[in-house]
Amino acid sequence: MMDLRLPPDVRVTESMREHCPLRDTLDRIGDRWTVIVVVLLRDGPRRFTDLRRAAAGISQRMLTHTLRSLERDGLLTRTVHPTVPPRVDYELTPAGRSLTEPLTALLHWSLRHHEHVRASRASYDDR
Amino acid sequence: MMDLRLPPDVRVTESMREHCPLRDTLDRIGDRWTVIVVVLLRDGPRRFTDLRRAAAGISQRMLTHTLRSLERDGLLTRTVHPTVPPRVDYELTPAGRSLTEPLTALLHWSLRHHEHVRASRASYDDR
DNA sequence: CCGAATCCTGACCGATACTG
DNA sequence: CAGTATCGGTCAGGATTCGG
Repeated sequence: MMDLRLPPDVRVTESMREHCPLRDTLDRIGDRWTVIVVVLLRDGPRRFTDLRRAAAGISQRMLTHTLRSLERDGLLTRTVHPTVPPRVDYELTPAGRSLTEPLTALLHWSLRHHEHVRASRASYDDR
Repeated sequence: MMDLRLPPDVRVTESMREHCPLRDTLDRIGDRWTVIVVVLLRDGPRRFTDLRRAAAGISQRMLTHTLRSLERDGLLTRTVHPTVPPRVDYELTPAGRSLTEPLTALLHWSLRHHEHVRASRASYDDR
């Protein structure tokens, strides 16, 4: 596991030594769409096409992939309604909802600092 | 910009409409090592080789790249000490330090939920 | 000790076409 | 409406080597 200088009250288990939890989590949410989808679901369940519209730029394939792997990890549930036409709802589990807290914090950081980063990047590139 | 259902007190500027800040931030920190490096620097400046040891598994090339792009974005400073052998310190700027708050929240989430995710993934894969 | 330059591979992901 | 299947390009990032 990474040397993260954890506070003393964190119990480091055996499995953490082999797979750094932070590394795992970053591999988990570090793809192009996972964070977006989780944030879009933070206010309640949404349908496939609704998510597709809200996550501007995502392809059908990537939305399916993203939702599947979130379901696999127990972060959301998939509910199929046997109607015509079909209707599928996606909703965060409690674990998934708990993830929205750090991600929302990250969203707020990005809103507050995105101008500073843009400016700093531009001035760096001038040289 | 992504339809993120922002709280009404957030002012959405023109530049945000063109470049979604969350998308930008995720592109920024979504690579394999940025978050790790920022977290490793949260308690103060560290040297190159020190970081290389702490970030288990990183290559020299990627550490250099990661540090450069963080410097470019104004999130850390690079200080070269003209000694023999050379010595270079990296330290977060105030903006960089402010980023450690959401990232530390993410670290804590990963420590708390990594077992749940592992278990859920395993049971999903059994079917 | 710190870093630049090259080469190279796998996977991420978009485009497109097709189903119940 | 909500997927699945297939193909292929691009690119992050690892390995290695060389320089100050």
